[in-house]
Amino acid sequence: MINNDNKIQVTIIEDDKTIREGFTYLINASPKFNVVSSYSNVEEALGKLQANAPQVILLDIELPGISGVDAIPKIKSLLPKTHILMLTVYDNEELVFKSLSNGASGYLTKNSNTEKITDAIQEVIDGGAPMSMNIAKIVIKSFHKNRNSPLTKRETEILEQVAEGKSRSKIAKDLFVDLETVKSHIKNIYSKLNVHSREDAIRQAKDNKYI
Amino acid sequence: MINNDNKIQVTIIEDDKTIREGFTYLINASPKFNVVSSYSNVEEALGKLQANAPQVILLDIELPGISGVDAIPKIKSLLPKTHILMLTVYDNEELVFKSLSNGASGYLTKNSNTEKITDAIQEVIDGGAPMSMNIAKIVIKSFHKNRNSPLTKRETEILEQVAEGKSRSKIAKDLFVDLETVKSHIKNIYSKLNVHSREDAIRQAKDNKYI
DNA sequence: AATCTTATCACGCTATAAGGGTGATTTGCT
DNA sequence: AGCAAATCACCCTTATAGCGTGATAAGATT
Repeated sequence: MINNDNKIQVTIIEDDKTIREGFTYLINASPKFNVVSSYSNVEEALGKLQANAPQVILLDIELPGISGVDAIPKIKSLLPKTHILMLTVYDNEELVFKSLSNGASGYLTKNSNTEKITDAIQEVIDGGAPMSMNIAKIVIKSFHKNRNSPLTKRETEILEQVAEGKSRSKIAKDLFVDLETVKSHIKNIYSKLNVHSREDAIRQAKDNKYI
Repeated sequence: MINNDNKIQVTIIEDDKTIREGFTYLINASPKFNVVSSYSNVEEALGKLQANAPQVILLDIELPGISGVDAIPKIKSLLPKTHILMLTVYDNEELVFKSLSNGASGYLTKNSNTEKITDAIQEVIDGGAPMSMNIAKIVIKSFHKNRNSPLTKRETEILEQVAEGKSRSKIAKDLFVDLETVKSHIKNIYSKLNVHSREDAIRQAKDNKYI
């Protein structure tokens, strides 16, 4: 019997049998990794995961029943130290960000070759965050602000503070200007963004990445 | 004379002469890239950049005078299509996120070898977002929510809406509950977070990644 | 020189929103 | 049976939000 004790233990949760078995084969072919278990759905996995206690879980982002995205917090509460790598076919922005805020550590595309798969697993083990070029691009782009904002520097500054939940008078204090000045700026902001409330101003500004 | 016309044009802005010249040498050694210009400071670069119009700029994140971070929007307004790769020595979280929101496309550590440098340049040209393992980790971690939030699901939901600038009555409408219910939840949230205002609640929650 | 933009401040007005106190009910989970 | 979570009720006071209208000074732009 081969000794798997000092290998990195991996679990796969993926409903497509071909991919599940393909990945298992490719990963087991590496001397450093061992697939301890694989499941076709989250429900079954949750019941049995603690017995395996893998260091890394490859989790399909879209699964019937409990989705991969929703499975992340459930898995994390059972195995807090386990790294979760999402398996994706195409890049769905919304699912990517939901997975991230739920606690995923990285992404692996389903058409990856052996090297990419093992590299990614090794990278999460080393504390990294492996992802495809496309995912990295989406993530980085989410930080970029719009350089064509209609708002002036001061207006942007004030709207950012509005979005932090500050009252107009608190903003005035913090910026060392009069309350009337802040009111005036906010009036101009509303007019430029064509809105009539804090809520709408914040939404507009965030949607357009003005703030 | 060597024909550089169909090579990818690169500019370097970096105050350390050794690194500037080292990178220039390494990049020029590749048949695909050509360093058209290099500057030791942003001020000089801004005046001359448009004459070169490089596709990629390697920009030191920390520079005397105008910093690399602050240079990004200025460069982008001169050359909107140019990709900016930040040069870093160590990973300063704040500078990383500021660079990103200002429009940087990726990161390159100063101790990179030729392959990493040319790979990164090629990757931004291809629309990607190259970065070191550490930077990727920092970026991904910034999305992760705290799984030990003292707030219940409903409380988290409501606080998220408060952070969107919604009034209590708007939240009540959107959640199909009574205003009194929302007030009650917010009271509980304030009590759990030990705060007495929207502003403080939002700050607390964001700092601890409860929302 | 004339104009525009930006940031600043003033005053008046009305509705409501925010924060706090205290307490009750119901549902679901353990 | 007990507890946490979510719901709703009624009381209270002060501050806030949003709107209208207008002024002023400094800087940039044309």
